[in-house]
Parts: sequence; structure tokens; C-alpha cells
Amino acid sequence: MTRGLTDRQAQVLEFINNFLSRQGYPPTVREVAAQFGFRSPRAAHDHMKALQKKGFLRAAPGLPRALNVVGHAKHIPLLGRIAAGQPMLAVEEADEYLDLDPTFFGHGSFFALSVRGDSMVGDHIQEGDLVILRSQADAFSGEVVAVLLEDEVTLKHFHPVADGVELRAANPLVKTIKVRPEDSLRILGVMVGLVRKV
Amino acid sequence: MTRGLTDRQAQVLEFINNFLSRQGYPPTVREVAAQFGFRSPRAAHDHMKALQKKGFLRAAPGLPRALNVVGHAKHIPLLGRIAAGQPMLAVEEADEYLDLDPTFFGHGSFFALSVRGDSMVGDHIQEGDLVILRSQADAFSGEVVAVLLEDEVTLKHFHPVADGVELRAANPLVKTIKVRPEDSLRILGVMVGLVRKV
DNA sequence: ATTCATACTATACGCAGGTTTAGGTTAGGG
DNA sequence: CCCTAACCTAAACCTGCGTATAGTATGAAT
Repeated sequence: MTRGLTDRQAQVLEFINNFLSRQGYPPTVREVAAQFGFRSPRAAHDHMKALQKKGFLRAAPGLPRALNVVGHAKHIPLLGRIAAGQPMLAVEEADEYLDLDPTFFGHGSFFALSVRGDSMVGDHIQEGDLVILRSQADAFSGEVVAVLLEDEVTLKHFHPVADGVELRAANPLVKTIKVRPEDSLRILGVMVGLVRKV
Repeated sequence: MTRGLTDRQAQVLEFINNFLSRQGYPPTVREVAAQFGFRSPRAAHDHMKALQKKGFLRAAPGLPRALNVVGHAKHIPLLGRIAAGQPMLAVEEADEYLDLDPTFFGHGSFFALSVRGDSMVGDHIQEGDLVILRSQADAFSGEVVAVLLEDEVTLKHFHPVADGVELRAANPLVKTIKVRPEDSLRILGVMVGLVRKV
């Protein structure tokens, strides 16, 4: 929950988080400015100052890249549910964060989903597991993907077929979903890992 | 596996790791130098260059704090095998490290084991999974434990019975092991989590 | 014997980057 | 209607920090 932040401030914070997980170190003021097309570092600096004042960021004065995103909000956002109708996955929806080694699962932007139901037990993915996904809008055949289908997020095997896409579960009791090209299917990411707390 | 590194280089790498986890951002060359009492940044820079050449560190040239520690170094040691006859689990035996949020699985001292075989498929633990364990020498009935039995480490359900201990697998094809009190059974830790890389 | 890698001191160059000063525009609240 | 906050440009200041040059010392390897 990013309460009390303006849109721009939330965007800046999100960028800093993404930069951190992709690069392994925080961005400079100018790198933030470049991301948003600011012609002066001052603009980025202002937003970062505001984030500090509101307690979302800590910075050691004078030192380059000496940033801390507070509120243990780092690395991998854990998305419980996805708001319907959003054009993009907003990080603001994240309830919690997982602090994992960002290089452990490879490169890219990641998020986590808590698994509900037993549609993937065949792959030894059980209820309550946290599935780690790399954000991407396409997938290879056979990969496990998180898809947004009619305002619901599900985890399925992705299989393109002649006249659309089949979404298969790893549970014989759950029947395959057939998606036509005209249906609103969006791939949120592909599974790259799993974390279980017992 | 910190082989191929000199003592100093290993110390520098460890410091960079510690700095990273405490501060949230990597140190500068001069901060490394200060830590070791070097009177010239050149000394630290040399060691960091050596670490880069050996593949333990990546650095963007010219940019301050733009460091990446490669090769998963920290927090949870991943134990592939356990040397026989050792009185304690020496952390030096670790081949690799997992960098997880240390508070994610609770408190204590942790290590990880790579799962071989399918004796725990009933619990949805499959080959190649990394099982996270809290180091402790005892366990409650029913908990999943890693035990050292005749120079071999196995993952089993722990069940004390009248005349000893039963170690049960989560696979009907694998038969239960009965351990008498006089046998050399040592519990290494209890399972607290699981990480899977797909 | 003499090359090499390790491990440092001392000094300095130059630019990346945090920060400041000095503005401008827009929207909202009292 | 003023006042503040948000949001930005432009230009400059100055120091932190990566890096280079020039050495010294040691020990292992060839």
C-alpha cells in the first residue's frame, strides 16, 4: 500500500525498486531523471526528497546511489489479487514483498503469486506455495504461465494450438481451458521458481 | 565455493556482501579501503579488480557503487553432501549459498539441501528442490527432518515410537526406516521451507 | 636468478553525481 | 485571491569516488 504518494512519486519509487532488482544497486538521481525524461536532475531529486519525507526512502546525503527503500519493500512484490480492468500490473497493488536474491532466478522483473487451489498438484505445486514469475507478455509452449482471464488470475500450462491457445492444468480433474484469439487473454509472466513456507 | 580466492580477496568479498545486506547498497572503493585500514584506495581497488577477473564480482566501470556480487553468496549455505564423522556442520563445507530474506522462514540458523530422489513426492517435494532447514538437533513428531544416518543424509518424517524412532518417507514405494536408540542417528535440522528453480 | 602475482603506499586527475540557486506552471484549499 | 504543494527547466557548484601513474616489499614459481 503506497498511501499518501502522488502518482509521480509512486512511479519513481517503483522505478527505484525495479532498478534495484535488475541492477543489484540503487540508481543515481540522474538515472531516475533519465528514466522519466526529465531535463534536469532537480525534478528527480525533488521526488526522491518527497519520498524520503514521507518515509518511503532513505538516502545518505551526498553519497551517490546510497539509497534504501524502506518498509522492507524490495525485490519481489507479492500480488495477492489483481485489480480488474487495469492496463498494467501496478506495483501499488502489492501487499507484501519477498526479499530474494534477484539474480537467483535469473534476470528480469519478477513478482510472486500465492497459489490457491490444487490445479497444479501434478507439478508438485500446492496450495499456499509462492510461485515466482518473470514479468513477460509472451511464453513458449509448455511453460507455466500466470494469465489474466476475465478478471481472474490463474496458473496454467501454456500451449498454443491451431485456433488459439490451450491452458492446461496439472491436475486431471481440472479441465483444459480453450482460449480463442478474440478473447481477452493476457500473460502476466512465466514461472521461474517456487518458494514454500511450511 | 570460495576457492581460487586469496584470504584477502575472500575477506573483501565478504565485507562487500555484509555491507550490501546491512546498508542495502554496495560500498565504494574507499569504503572498502577504510574497512581494512588501507591508506590508499588503490589497494582495495586491486582486490576488487581481482575479484572481477575471477568472476566473483561485477562492476560498471566509472560508476560509484555499481557493484554486483555474483555467484549467490550469503545467508543460507547450500550443503550438497555432508562429510562423515564431523562433530558439527562446518559452514566451510558449503558449495554454494542461497540469498534469501533471513527473516522469511523465521529465526534461527538455516541451511539448504538439494533434494535427490523421489522419496518425498507425497509432500510435493521433488528432485532438485532446495529444502530450507533450521539447524536443530531435535524435532517434534511428524516434522520433516534431515537426518545423518550412517554417513548419509536423508529427508524423512520424524516419528518417535516406543523403542526408537521411525523415519518415514512420503512415498509408499519407499519403506520406513526403524532406528534404535543405540544407532547413530543425528538430526541436522527441521524443514521450514522449500525453494524451487524451474 | 628472475620473473610473476599478491599486497600494499602515495599522489593526483577528472568527471559523475548530489545538491543549490533561481526560476516557471498548474491545481487545490482556506 | 493568495498560498502552498506538486512538478518541472536551466545552470552551476563542488566533492566523492573511480581510476591512473609510480613506486616498495614479499613470497612463490619457473
